[in-house]
Amino acid sequence: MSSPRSPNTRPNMRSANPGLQLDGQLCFALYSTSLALTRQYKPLLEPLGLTYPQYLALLVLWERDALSVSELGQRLFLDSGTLTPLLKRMEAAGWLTRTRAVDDERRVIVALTPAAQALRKQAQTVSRQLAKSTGCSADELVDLTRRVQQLRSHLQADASAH
Amino acid sequence: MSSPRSPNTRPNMRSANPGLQLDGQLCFALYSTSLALTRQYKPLLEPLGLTYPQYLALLVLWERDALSVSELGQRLFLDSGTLTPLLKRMEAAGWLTRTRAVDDERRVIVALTPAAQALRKQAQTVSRQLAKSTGCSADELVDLTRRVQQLRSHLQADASAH
DNA sequence: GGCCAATAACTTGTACGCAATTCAATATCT
DNA sequence: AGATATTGAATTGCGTACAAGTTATTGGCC
Repeated sequence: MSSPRSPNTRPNMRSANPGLQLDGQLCFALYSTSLALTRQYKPLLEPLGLTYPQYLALLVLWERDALSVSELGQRLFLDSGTLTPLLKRMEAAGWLTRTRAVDDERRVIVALTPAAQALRKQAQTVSRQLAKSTGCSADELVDLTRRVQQLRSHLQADASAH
Repeated sequence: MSSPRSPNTRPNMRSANPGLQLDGQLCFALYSTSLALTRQYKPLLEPLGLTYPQYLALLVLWERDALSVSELGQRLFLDSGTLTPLLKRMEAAGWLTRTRAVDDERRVIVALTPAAQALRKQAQTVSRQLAKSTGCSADELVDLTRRVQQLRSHLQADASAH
């Protein structure tokens, strides 16, 4: 038998743990739900040969093609250390091209191939299937999205304020 | 100059993209906010020598010590493929011990060391600092947490239903 | 007891995230 | 122009996530 050392500390005894419980739950809820979403996307994206972060990059580029790595990074909140290998894999898979900008050779312009453009319609199916999995109404989705975005803004403002 | 291929497709032209916009935003909002939270935790946890997932494991074990790897995984929604190397690093750092259960030698029991027990108070400070960074009231935190948890439940139910 | 399916953890390989460093190209200053 | 600082990507190293496969232990079955 494995006897717990603290038998009186149960998961729902909130008052015993001021602080450790509450924020842990919000941060953990976001963390675990984000992972659960990625898992949900996986079987839908696998037939297309895409990972979820790669799909996010496509979402951005479908809206505005021919972005530099840093511009893409600003929209995805990711840096070049993450994006460079991801984009190289997508280039190898034939989804996009990476070419140095002629006016500034430091910048690398990422542009979609016709194959990636053609993928756009199938992605809408993925989108709809996932919306169903959430079990939320459209209004709930909008409201929840707005709140989470606001939280992200707060965190970034707080982070940039040192 | 890098001329966009689709100049009419702007980020806020929602009607042009039914579906691709809306759910992409909820999933992406959760994804990017979760990463932003991890970034926020990093400078607070670094002095303690912990990563965010390691901190999550401690949160669970502070509530109920001496869990098996799979029990810990059930609470964190992570599998042994993720946890085993994480726990080995935490063992090497002196936060916990990993011992085979005497009644069932397949199970590995994870138990905190006195050092990890002593860390509990400092973690409350981390907790409070992070709650401030969110810029949310206590009520907002509770409400948002509940909604995100509910979303996670829906996703898991949907996933287990094939 | 001996066979066999199930279970728990570990291992392997791939793909992120991200800090820190490096490198090339551009901008700035004098 | 020439030295210096800045910028944009790429690289390196570490720590997750996770699927797929392996190993060791257990529980059932005969």
